[in-house]
Amino acid sequence: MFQAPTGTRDFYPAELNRLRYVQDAWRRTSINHGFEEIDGPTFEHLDLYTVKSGDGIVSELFSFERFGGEKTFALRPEFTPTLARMYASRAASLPKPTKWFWMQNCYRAERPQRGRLREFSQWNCDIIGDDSAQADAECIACCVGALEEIGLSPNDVRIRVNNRRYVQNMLRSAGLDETVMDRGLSWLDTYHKLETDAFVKNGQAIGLDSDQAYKISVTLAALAGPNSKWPSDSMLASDAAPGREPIYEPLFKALAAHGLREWCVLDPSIARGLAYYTGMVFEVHEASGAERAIAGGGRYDKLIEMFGGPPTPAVGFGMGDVVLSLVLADKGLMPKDEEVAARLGLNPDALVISNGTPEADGAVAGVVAELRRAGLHARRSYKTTKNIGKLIQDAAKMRARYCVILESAESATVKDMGTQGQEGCGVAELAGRIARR
RNA sequence: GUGGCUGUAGCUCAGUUGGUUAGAGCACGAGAUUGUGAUUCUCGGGGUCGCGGGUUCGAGUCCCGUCAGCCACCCCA
Repeated sequence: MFQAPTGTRDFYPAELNRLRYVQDAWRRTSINHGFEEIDGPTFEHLDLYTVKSGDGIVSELFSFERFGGEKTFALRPEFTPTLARMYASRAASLPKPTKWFWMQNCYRAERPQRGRLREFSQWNCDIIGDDSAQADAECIACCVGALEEIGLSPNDVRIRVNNRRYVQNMLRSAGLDETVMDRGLSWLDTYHKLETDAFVKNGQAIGLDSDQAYKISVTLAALAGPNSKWPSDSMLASDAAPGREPIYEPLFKALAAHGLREWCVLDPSIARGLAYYTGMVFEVHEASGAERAIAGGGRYDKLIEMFGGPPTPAVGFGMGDVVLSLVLADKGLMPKDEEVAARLGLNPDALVISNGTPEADGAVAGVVAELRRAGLHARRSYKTTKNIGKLIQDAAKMRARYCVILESAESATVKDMGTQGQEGCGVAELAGRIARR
């Protein structure tokens, strides 16, 4: 027997329905928030990915050459480079802001773990051409909208928000050299997984003196991780004080305006690993810290330019299906298989069964065909039993709206599976009787 | 890529110090009660015990390798 390749999944009907359930929430939310769906190729030139992330990325990509060809390609590990490429090539004719969403599979050649596979479904939303804090908040609002749509509450998940410019200022005033700013951000990002001593020691390794590194760890201890919360009024007031660039104040004001106050906290240790984020950054985590990050994103104002477009501000986020599904399962929020199918509109309008007489048996196929021609989802039973009770049980299990019991070639009993009421009906009137009103 | 733990039916798991033809529940299918959704009973299909070697008269059980899953590192676009 062949096995599926490492880190990939087989989707049997129940599993695929669960994926669709998640994707439906993503799509509905995107559309309600005014985003338009786009897509690009599954694979790109390898260079598209190395431009942004350097050659180090190659070992984490599935790359290949066409037999006898010269170009090297790679399966997309993410969508942002494609998006930047697509935007850059039509930038002049696109509206500002442009709001795009995308929902397809990505491929990464990493070692799989819980919450991390080599092929997964990802959802991206991006607002391009708007550098305001309102756009930042609108982006987070869409992300939260999907979480809420799928049944998660502020008790279940936390949106950890930060701004790179703020912590860059903090690092600068602590004496960090501008040339190692990237390493400084990475250092902050490791705060939550290190003991204080190790954290301070690593801070010294990038050139901070131990007092300054320790001071930063004290600041983070008060504000980050489990202690992170919505910023106090006094903190926002001092952030917006005259003579300095306000960073947190406009962001949190915009988040509040979008009704996100109970979802979001300020966590200065969130820096994100990617080099290209320039301002607001955020991550979504399960509230108690279980599982990996559910989603992450931020502002990337230089990226479009890097891909050959005009200087264009942008903000966006990505969410994968893997961790989200684990969190839903952990919390008992993934409905049962039948319920998922029903919510996807996959339950039949009618199950047609026979009363067991040869005449009715012979009429089943024709009745099913007639109902389908009328645009209804009609099924027949494939069971051989003539036990009506068992067949009705079958109808209940597939959540059919009606069970049609053929009594003869012309007449039927129609049972409403919801109300349990039933009545006689001519075969010719069945489609009209069952049609959704 | 490095290290650790685990692999028995579709799922959850039994399987004695190595000993005949590897079991149960659920799920799936058929039948019984001659027509109404959670009942009961009977029967059935399904496993090269992840795969390959080795030790042994004999391996699901012990040893080695390999593959896969999980966990930590790495990375997290």
